[in-house]
Amino acid sequence: MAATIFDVAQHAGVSIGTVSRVFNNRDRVHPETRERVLRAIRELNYQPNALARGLASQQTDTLGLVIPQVNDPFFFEIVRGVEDAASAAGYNLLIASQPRQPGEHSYLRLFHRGHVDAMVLVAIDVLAHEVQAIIDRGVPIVLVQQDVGRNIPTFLADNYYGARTLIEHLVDVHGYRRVAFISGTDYTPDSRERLRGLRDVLAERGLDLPAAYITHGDYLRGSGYRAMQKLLDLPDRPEAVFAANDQMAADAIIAAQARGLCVPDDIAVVGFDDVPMASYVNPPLTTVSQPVYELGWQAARLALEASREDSDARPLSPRMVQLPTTLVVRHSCGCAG
Amino acid sequence: MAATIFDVAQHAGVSIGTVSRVFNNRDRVHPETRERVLRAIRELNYQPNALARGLASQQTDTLGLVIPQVNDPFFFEIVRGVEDAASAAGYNLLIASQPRQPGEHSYLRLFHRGHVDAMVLVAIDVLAHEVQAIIDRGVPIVLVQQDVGRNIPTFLADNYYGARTLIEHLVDVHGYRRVAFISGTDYTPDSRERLRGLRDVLAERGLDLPAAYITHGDYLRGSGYRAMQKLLDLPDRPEAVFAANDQMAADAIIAAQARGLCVPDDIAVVGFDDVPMASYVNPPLTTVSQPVYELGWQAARLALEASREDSDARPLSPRMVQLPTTLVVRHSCGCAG
DNA sequence: CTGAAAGCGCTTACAG
DNA sequence: CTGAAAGCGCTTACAG
Repeated sequence: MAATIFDVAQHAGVSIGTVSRVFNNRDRVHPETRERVLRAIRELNYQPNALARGLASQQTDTLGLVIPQVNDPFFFEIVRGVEDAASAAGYNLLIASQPRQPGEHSYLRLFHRGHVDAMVLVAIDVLAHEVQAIIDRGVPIVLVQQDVGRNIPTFLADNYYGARTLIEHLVDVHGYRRVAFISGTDYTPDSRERLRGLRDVLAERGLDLPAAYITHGDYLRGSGYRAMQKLLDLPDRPEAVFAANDQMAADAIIAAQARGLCVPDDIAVVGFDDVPMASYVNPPLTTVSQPVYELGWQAARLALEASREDSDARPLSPRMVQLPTTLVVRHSCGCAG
Repeated sequence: MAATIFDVAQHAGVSIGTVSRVFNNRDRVHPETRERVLRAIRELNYQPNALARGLASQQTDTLGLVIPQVNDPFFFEIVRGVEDAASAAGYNLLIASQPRQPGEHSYLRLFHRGHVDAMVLVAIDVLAHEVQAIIDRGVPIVLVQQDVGRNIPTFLADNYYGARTLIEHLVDVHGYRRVAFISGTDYTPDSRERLRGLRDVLAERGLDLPAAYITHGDYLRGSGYRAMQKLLDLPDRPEAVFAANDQMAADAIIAAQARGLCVPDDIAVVGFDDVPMASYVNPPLTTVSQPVYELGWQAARLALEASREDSDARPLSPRMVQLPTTLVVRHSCGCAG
């Protein structure tokens, strides 16, 4: 159906080797021959078959990306960063999302098979040895927002620092002393790091963080509402609540308002992520902006770079990179509208 | 590095043909031989090379997806639908997003090259003849949210009906007579269809739609604010404003509030899409929910199905499918909180 | 500067 | 039931 390299060669009266050389701009080719080949390519609208090319050259010019199933605008930004880095380097992007069935890690096998030159795994609940198995096959892997604690390059937002800045604002600027926490999924390090930031800032100022002030959410819609209800039932109600992401913060605000409380006058609420929704919530959320696009971009760059090195002489890439976060002050913390 | 079919064959003491038969479950194979081969596959952790397989079988088990560059939660849902359909069918998903430079349609060429068995194009500003060129090479294409007016299968949300339901609610339930419009990108049919819905409902009731009531936005952040300002400057201010998507509706509300107006008491505002943000806006948005996930899912199914048919005897697939929308009534229309 | 040929790792008629 | 071999469409030493 589509023209092959043989058709072009015949049409131009040369061998397929010459066509390949012209197309890939390698070796010297007589200008006149080149012209003839280029014309044939144009006339037949020749596009080399990517599979044949990949098989012959042992390189696919494709980057693999695995993201969680969750529909989070957050991940979409990462995808954009990865996509931009890939296409800037002339690479394709093969995407898979984590299947719902845990354990059914077929998406990893999918990438075993010579389909990609490198991979980026975003916040995926992977097993370290599975990742290692792929690396051992010569496919470099870079992790984003998930550290499996092996010698695998990892890109993270600086959750600890971000949380610190946020809590320092609550405590030092607004003078709140009783600050509570709504956690995200507890198995991911980001939630733990954010809690650590809260804990340390309070401790440094001699403030207490009672166990009852630490409630558990899962980052998803609904969980912030329930957690907030528990906090509001407490005899010693907190003055401010730090939700581990914006979605839960938005739900927490609604829970407070449902009880007739005013945010931030009766109780302040802050979030994390600065998703698009954050500025439309009422009151607009004070939160922490993560370098999401940048995370994807840099991770992809490193993965691509690693795939281009000689597998023997691969230089040492950074084990972990933390990108800085930014405090975004709006009104839910108590700052003036 | 990774084991090939030759390694497995040697290890099991058979020919590569037999290994292939066992792996793909085709033809009869002696149970004992099969056992031996399976053991070898297990022991060597064999994964067939996808490129070689694709080249030999002329089928890649990969679906291509092209989406716009815009970061819209909307598109993410479509991607999820497509992804689910693909992985349910055992297909990979190759994603590209439209480059910023218009005209630089490299993403289409990317898919020419035998990398995918079928393609789904979402709301992409493609040229009909480019799409046709790919189809002519034997790669079926399905369009989502964009109708190029050729004989190419297209999936759309029923924008016209959705807008009608919304406007009927404004006019018949709330009794508004002066309803204005903030358009999306004018070159996409969805914005035009939504306007048509507005126009028809008003006309059927003998209500006027002055030219000044039709303002222009681009679906993106900021444009709703500016359009709303124009509407509020009008001597004969509208009682209700229909923004062609939720993002612009949210911005329109903020523009009204910045003038000291109360939404919906002084002026009602409604949107379209029902993005996650819609329920957190103040007041919560009355809007129209689109079957976004479903759109992606069904489009992918059709594309995959088409790729499996004999290219000669391909049966007639539907030219256009409109999926129904749902009215979501919240408070920005004037309904009670 | 260019051609002939091996090879990438599979699938699939074709024999037997 | 199984093996030998052609073929998928390229790249890339190797000669010349």
